[in-house]
Amino acid sequence: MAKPNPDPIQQQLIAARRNQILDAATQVFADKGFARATIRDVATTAGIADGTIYNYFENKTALLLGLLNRLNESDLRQGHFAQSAELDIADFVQGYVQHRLEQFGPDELQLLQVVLSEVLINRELRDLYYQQVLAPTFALAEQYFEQWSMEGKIVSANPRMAPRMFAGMVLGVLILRLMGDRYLEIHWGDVPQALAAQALSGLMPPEGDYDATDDQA
Amino acid sequence: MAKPNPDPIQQQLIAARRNQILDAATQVFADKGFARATIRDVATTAGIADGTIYNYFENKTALLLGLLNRLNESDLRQGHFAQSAELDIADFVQGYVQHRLEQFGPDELQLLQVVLSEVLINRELRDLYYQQVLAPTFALAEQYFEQWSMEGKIVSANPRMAPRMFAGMVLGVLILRLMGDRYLEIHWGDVPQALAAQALSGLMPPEGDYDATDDQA
Amino acid sequence: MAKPNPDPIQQQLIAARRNQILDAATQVFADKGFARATIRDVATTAGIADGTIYNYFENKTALLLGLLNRLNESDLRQGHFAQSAELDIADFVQGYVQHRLEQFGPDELQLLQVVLSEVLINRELRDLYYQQVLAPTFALAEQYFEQWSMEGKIVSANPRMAPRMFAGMVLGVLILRLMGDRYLEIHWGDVPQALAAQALSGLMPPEGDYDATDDQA
Amino acid sequence: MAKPNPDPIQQQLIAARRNQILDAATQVFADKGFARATIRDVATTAGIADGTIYNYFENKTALLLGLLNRLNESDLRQGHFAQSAELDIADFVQGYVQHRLEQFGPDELQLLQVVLSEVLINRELRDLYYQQVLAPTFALAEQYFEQWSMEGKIVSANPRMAPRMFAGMVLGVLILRLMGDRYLEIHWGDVPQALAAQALSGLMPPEGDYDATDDQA
DNA sequence: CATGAATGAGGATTCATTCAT
DNA sequence: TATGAATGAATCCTCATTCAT
Repeated sequence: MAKPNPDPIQQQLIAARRNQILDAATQVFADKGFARATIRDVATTAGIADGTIYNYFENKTALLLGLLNRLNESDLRQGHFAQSAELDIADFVQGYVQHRLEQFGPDELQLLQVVLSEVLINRELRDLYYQQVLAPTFALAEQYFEQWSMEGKIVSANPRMAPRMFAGMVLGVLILRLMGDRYLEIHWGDVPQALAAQALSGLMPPEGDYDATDDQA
Repeated sequence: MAKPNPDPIQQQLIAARRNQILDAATQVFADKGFARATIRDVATTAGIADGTIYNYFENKTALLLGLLNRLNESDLRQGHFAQSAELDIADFVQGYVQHRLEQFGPDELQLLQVVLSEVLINRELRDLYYQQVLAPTFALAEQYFEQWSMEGKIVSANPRMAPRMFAGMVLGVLILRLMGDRYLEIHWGDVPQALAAQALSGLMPPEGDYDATDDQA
Repeated sequence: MAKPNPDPIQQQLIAARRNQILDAATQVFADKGFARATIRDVATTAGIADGTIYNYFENKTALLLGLLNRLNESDLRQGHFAQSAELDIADFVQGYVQHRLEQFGPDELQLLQVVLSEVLINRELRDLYYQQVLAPTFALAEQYFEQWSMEGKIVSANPRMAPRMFAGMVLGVLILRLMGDRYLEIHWGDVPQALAAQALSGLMPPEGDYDATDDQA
Repeated sequence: MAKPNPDPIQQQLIAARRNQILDAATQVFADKGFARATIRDVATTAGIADGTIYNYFENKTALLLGLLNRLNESDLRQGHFAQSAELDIADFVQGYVQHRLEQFGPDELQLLQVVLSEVLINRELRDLYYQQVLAPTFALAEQYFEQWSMEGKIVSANPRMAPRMFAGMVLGVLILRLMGDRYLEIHWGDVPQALAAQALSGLMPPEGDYDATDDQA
């Protein structure tokens, strides 16, 4: 109530402990799901006592929000959209997808797994996730698509639908992988390029002087 | 467990009661998630007593399996892939996507929501779902893609990757809708065509004589 | 939510079970105090399972409120004040005190013990108790004292202070007994008369030169 | 436990800290009750760290005993009984009651509240309190009443019952005030005299055969 | 001495499941 | 078959207490 604890070392210790706990929570929740996982599971995995968790998180739900925030930050950390709207679109999309998927290492996949599972059945969390992650992403993407569309760089008819299909594609493939598809797991390295190609094929105008525009129009 | 009860009327009554319970379970699980939902919730929603559920389902988990089967049947019911591999591919894809998405009315969306949420964090269920639903679908699709590819009808380099990206796209857009995206909700009617177009653009060979195979390699 | 359960037999069973639980709660709470007593203590004492208590009481606090109500009813059950304001005052006071104290058998003493202990440190319960028990009692008593005072039947100067000192006397002696005073415990039978005499002596006008020592003997 | 620390300044510091803690404990316990109050509550109120309390008190129960002792000392501090048994009884009683009640400022009321609440449900504490406070008081009082009675100064037949009724009266009125009676709170200044008068009326012999009935009637 | 993070035993409460009616 | 009261295992969370700093 009084001391905002400006001690930077304390701050770091606290942050470290919180991360330690969230790491454990990610593992445990991904394995058993949020509801079936017990605080004891998390504590044991983190190598601490049950009660200690409550020195760092209000309650079990706060752990989930902590994971949501992690996913959030992980998403924001690669806000490459803003970076380069002037690049060649093909390069941009390719780079973006590549980046986006590379971001999902094993840890982030687990994060997504946990959060997604809960988001699907928890309205509160869903709203939070949508407002914090999806809505801003779509809003930004719509701007770019609109601009590109106006500049004639892409032919996609609908600048609001396109980002959703694009995002859906990425999300869907991630989920198929999470659902245990062996092929995707093994060939995960090929996925970015394939995704980018698929996305681009729907966006790009036919290249060059051949007259095949009618296959889209 | 003892009497096989061959009475057809009894059978129907039992099936009806089971459906009544599964309907309630779908609603309740979709609202609160499987773990947070209680048997009492389901019973109350179904308008019966708690104990009655146990006359029709072994335990709570059996309800979930019941829902998985429903989703299964719902999937199989439209096994249109087999039907018409000789159609024009564009028509076929369009028809397939259309069918596939139309199948997901509000009830099926809830089913998907529940099952997906659990599948993400329940290895057992995940394996079941994968083996019962995804694997057969992919296996079949791979055959067709291979055939089409060999016949030169499509240019997609990889007949194993393509169905996964295709399925991912459909699944991803469904999930975005489940996550509360207003645009998709409102323009749900436009989604099938957009999806089909996007999918086709990546599959169809350029209709001109330019060599576009390299955008996949 | 739907059935108000008008079944009278059910009602009786429910009431009986509630009483069984409240009986146990009285004992346990009186022995260890509300906070130190566990639900398991109560359940064990009542000879039922822990969870069963929650079929009859919302939570632990509701048990306390149940006891408060019991004390309430026990108080109201002997609303003899109203009955006979026209009696000879001496008879009336004597009768009242007698009645009041006789009402406190072992069970009621325990009730008082528990409720009083909590009332002293629980504002909410205190307000409830004051409004439900004390305030009405005082309000009624004040009327009588006022009337008697106007009729010249008593000399007590203050019709608002008098009932409080009267009630305080009764309450105080009860508490001294609860605190383990052996003398009061052994001579509890003499208390009503002594109390009545003490009370009357402060109320009654001196009756001239009669020898009043014997009303103590 | 090892060094008796004869340093008088240290002693004072320790005493001061103990008092600081007991002050906090009084407030907190009065507000939430002993069991519901946490060591952290007390520490925070005292403006110190949790652990520090354990440098001055063995455990939480020791805090309660500390408060009991305080009440004890507060009681003993005004051992006026001994002082003046030869005064006029009326003066003495009046003085005693006055003193007794004036002793209960807000702090002492809180003390009483806490201790009383616990004493009612804690046999150990109850015995302690009875033996340390009530029993000696009664023993002393009984002597005086006996003496007065033998000297004919009072008519109360029973020198053992009388002090208990007397003490009960005082205690009871204090408790009614603690229970939130507004009238007593506001007119607390009038209470001593009223109490004394009530007490005296039961003790004093009729003032001879004077005929003063008409001044009331 | 003072601090407050860590501990883990303990307790209120929930809920899947059983079974007598 | 339907019911719903009873059960008690399981779990979240609190908090007195310890102890390294």
